[in-house]
Amino acid sequence: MQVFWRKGYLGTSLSDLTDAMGIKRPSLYATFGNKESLFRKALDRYFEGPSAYLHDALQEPTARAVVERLFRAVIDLLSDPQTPTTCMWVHSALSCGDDPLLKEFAAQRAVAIAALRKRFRRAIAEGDLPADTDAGAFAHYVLAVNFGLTVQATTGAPRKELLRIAEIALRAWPK
Amino acid sequence: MQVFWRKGYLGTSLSDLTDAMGIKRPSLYATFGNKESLFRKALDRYFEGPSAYLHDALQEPTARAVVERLFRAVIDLLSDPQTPTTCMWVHSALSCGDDPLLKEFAAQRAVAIAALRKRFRRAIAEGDLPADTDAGAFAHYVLAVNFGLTVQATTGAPRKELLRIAEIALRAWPK
DNA sequence: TCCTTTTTGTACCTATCGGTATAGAAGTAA
DNA sequence: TTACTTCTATACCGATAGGTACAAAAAGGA
Repeated sequence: MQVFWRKGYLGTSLSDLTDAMGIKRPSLYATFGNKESLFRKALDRYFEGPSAYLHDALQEPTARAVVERLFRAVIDLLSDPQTPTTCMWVHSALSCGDDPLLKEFAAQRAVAIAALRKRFRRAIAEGDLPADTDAGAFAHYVLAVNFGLTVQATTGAPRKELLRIAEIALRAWPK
Repeated sequence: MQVFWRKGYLGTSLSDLTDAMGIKRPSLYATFGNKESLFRKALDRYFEGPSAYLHDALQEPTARAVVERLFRAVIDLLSDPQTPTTCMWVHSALSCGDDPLLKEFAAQRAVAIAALRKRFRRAIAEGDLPADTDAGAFAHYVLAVNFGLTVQATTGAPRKELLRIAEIALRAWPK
């Protein structure tokens, strides 16, 4: 996971992976199938570990708290010196070539959108967001800001700049 | 340019390039140097052509018009059926591996930020934006939305969704 | 026309890519 | 010990990566 995260899908070679794991190539194939299926397993771990902040943030009591925690969590992750300065999902989605992985990235994006939309609809029902809020569009916006922060960080933006971006992004709050 | 745009830097092979150009490999090397320097030239063309909308948008008379036109232009580009559904710069920046290109992407991002910041400072001086606006932070935000739209489009978001994202993003306008 | 310069195409280089056949090493059960 | 299974390591596969040497061909100048 660390290797794919740091180097992207195309940028990661079999030798990179076996070196990092300290195993030989046949062991890798016996255990994980091929590069593509190993990547899938690594991405699952990413979702359950470093990227679990999305699911966690949805548990917050208000929509505002959900989004604030989401932005803060992604910025914490992007500026963690222990991990690559990028999002493994974004990094991989843009470096997977013509692979069949492309369709899966689209599906995973749709899952994230659906989870956010559902949470915002609940907020509307609870009077937490205005009744005329477009939950789907706002979900897309929140995810887009998340992606924007990622590309900014990947190309060198420091933590302080990311925090200010998130602060401004919150001003687009439905009212 | 078309090939690098569609396939990213790592995803593009020498054969992809020579096939697309209808020339043989030695001609490519004689004319463009190596893959990396050809990519630089292609990226220059991208900035002067498809991506010139940034520079063009800065000419608008008000800050609001600048940003509205910027968002509209990037969405038009991303949803143009004649061209790849992504931004060549973002696509390449996230699929360039450990290449020395990485530093250049950071520098190019800084150039875009600086141009936007300068334009917003002018707007502040003209009373077009509130005096306490943080021009640098807002420039970062605008570029982040641009990036966010790009990743959304690359992973399958249709034009209509992009337009709604931009609409919401404009609500964060300084006031 | 002849010669020179430039361009082009064939063929090849080494390194590495993702992926695998196969045999030795190590552990288990009787 | 014996027989069997599981794991690991060496060595290799064809394909392709980025990059070049070199000769044929074409173009230009006198």
